Amino acid sequence: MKYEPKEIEKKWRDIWEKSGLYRTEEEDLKPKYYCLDMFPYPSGTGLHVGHWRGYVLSDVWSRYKTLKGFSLLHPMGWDSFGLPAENDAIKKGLHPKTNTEKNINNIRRQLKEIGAMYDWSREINTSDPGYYKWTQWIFLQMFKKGLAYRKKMPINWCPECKTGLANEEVIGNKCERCGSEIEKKDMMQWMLKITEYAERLLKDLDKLDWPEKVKIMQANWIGKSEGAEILFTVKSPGGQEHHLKVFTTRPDTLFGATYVVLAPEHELIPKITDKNHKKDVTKYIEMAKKESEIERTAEKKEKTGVFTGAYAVNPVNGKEIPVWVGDYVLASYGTGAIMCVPAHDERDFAFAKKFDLPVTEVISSEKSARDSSGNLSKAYTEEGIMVNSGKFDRMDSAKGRNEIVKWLEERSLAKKTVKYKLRDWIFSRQRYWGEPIPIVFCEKCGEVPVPEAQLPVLLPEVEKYQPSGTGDSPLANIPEFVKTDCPKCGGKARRETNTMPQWAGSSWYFLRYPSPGLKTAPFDEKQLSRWMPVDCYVGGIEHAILHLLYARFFTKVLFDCGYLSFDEPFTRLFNQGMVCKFSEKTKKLEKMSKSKGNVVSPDNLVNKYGTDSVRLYELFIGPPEVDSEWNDNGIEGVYKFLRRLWDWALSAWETSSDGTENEAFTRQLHILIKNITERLESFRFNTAISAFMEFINFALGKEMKDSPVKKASIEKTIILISPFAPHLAEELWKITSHNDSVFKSKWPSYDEKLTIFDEIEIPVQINGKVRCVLKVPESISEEDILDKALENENVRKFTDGRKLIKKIYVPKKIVNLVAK
RNA sequence: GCCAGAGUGGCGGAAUGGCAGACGCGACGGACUCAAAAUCCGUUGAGCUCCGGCUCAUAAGGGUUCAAGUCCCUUCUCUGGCACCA
Repeated sequence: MKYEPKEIEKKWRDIWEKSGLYRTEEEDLKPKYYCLDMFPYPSGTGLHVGHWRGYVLSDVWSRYKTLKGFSLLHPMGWDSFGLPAENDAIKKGLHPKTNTEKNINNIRRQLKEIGAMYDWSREINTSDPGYYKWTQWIFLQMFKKGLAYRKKMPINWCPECKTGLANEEVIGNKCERCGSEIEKKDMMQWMLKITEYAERLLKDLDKLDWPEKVKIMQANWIGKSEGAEILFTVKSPGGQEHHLKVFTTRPDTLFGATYVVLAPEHELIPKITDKNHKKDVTKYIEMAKKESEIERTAEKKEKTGVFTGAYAVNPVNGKEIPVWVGDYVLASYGTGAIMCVPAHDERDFAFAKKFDLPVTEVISSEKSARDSSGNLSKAYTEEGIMVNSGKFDRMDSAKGRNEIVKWLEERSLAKKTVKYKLRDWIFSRQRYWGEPIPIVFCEKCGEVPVPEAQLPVLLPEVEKYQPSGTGDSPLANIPEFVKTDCPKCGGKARRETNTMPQWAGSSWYFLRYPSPGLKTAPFDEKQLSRWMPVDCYVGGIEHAILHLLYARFFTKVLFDCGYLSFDEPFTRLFNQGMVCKFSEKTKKLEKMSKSKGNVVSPDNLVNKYGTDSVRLYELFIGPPEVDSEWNDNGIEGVYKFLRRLWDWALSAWETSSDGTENEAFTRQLHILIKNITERLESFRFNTAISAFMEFINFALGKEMKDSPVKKASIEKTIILISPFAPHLAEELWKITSHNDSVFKSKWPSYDEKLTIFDEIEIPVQINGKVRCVLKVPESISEEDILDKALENENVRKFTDGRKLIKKIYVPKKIVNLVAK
């Protein structure tokens, strides 16, 4: 019988679906395993071979875990709210709901082609009212805890998408989605206090089995820095004294502070600016406001600033130093004001050089870079010995750092402080296609949460949903939606018209799969405690910061509310590498994407070679965590392998015996079981397939000619290939007289003794170069093998007439003789 | 600039400090065929060879070691992240 993937694949997919083989077992004594794919947003373009990679990977892993005796939860759903879905709908002139449904049907069909074992009965959809009711519910819990609040904020405004974006959605001051340049716009925004969780989000990274790279990225994003707030005094023109707090991580350089710079937004500026400087300062502030962020932060931008005419007093030595305004100081970080130590900070150095401000060295080191006249040629920012620092002279800077703060703290002039770069999360969007924020504004009662019994606040079905562009959500134009009664006093009120960002629904969806249809609560606690946390989360590295940080934040909040018994959602994270291909458009190797014109559709390949071959090739292409270049040619190899495996299994079955088989074959089989098991466990899928190829090469090779093998051995082989090529394995399982599915069987075990050979080959080196290979019994003694090595003709060519200095035998590995 | 990660045949890629190049693609030679495709069998890092072997080779240079693709230092290149965060 010929291997006809097209026929058997379709057949088995239908059978699997009908029999409900991949339904998660509700009640089970087996250990649980929760394997989760990052759910896709239903784009209009469908899946390419790059998307397949992660799905194939998690499927192979899930099938393996099932065979290992785990009860498996492996669900799939749709992240269907948000900008991309809405933009796609606008482009096609369809309503987002209709368009989303269409896209979902298409992607579901494509996902099924992969032959993955999803439990489709648990499918969820973030834009379904039955789901977003609970997204709104979670928002209300945060509101009640004071974690959701409103604030007038200069937000990142994308003129193209006509919406505000979170900092995380801005890449190089451009919109992550459409690439247009971001403007600043002052608007009332809902914010989530993720900063309150900064320390826990940072600290708990330690407990996670995640790629180090992702942990580092999150840690950098949270950006913890320890330092001190130091109190300066500034005199206003009227003679009043004002306190000015600055934040620094280098209190040890305080004696070197020669000026102070305030962010243009700093509230003290109008109070302290001297008459003569008022005009310049006002002009500068206006300019700074107008300039877009990109101009302000452009690379290699010259420092700008202006003197206020005021002076601050350095608390440590009473020195009066000028107060400047400069836009290189950010209002949103620290205190919006800094003490400047040009000798030991690169930015301050550049500023001081430009405006000719004094440079005072207070950290001495041999490593300082100097020009010919002995002056610093650039800032020295590392540790050293303190100088020009009064009683702190000759102290180590690392120690002095603490000593100075201690000394100032005793005088209430400083405080040890920790700052984070992480900002609160801007949680509102001025768009239609998202979860309405469940708040009403009452003239009397102010912000009132919608009572839980009234959830969901339904997204009204409307004709016109395009963004208004004024900054208001399209919902603001729908009176039936806006006008409502205050839940508290019954008086006139209006609804919040902003919607939530796309990240909202995906921040908790993993909690919904264990009880996807539950009407009375977002999750069933019993089911949660059975399945959560997620044991293995598979997805792209592009979500390293945003999605994963938000999901962790939501989980911690719900934990604090007492709803969860765990405070980290994903125990293990696996990032599959991207699939790249040369792009004719950019003339570069790029990640597969429609815009780069370098996508490869799996359709033709599936048609020609079958799903199983494409699955294998996705894995064989390289290590799963590494990016790889797609090349259609390689698929021939895995296809040939599957066909050889098929042919071998069928013919071996025909001539099989119940009794004995070639011992060499038994050994190869046990080596195979060992290799596949170990390589699956360590996610080395590519070399697992290589090992299988070697096995089949052996099974079809000269040594095995006409030698019968045991039925049980063929069965084991079929089970071993089943996670990789499920359709082929299922068909072979059937042909070899099994009525139940191969996935109801058990992963084979191996005998360690059978993986070791009695005779082994030991290379013999002279001075590190191999001169011969000896075939010896595995248990040979050191003495015997060294004797044998020295007798060897080729070895003697190199040892005769020389003195043996050292003889090394690493048991079962190598002999090395050092001769002089 | 800072922080990660990577650099191995014509190509994708293998190698717990222990025979560098497994496995696959491609190429070449052969078998089968009227012929081609498919399939099967060989060869395939470079150079030399008295056909036994020998020399060189994992981005470049240095070091540790009996032994280095692997560990350490310096440099170069590429990819990703951050980027005036004091």
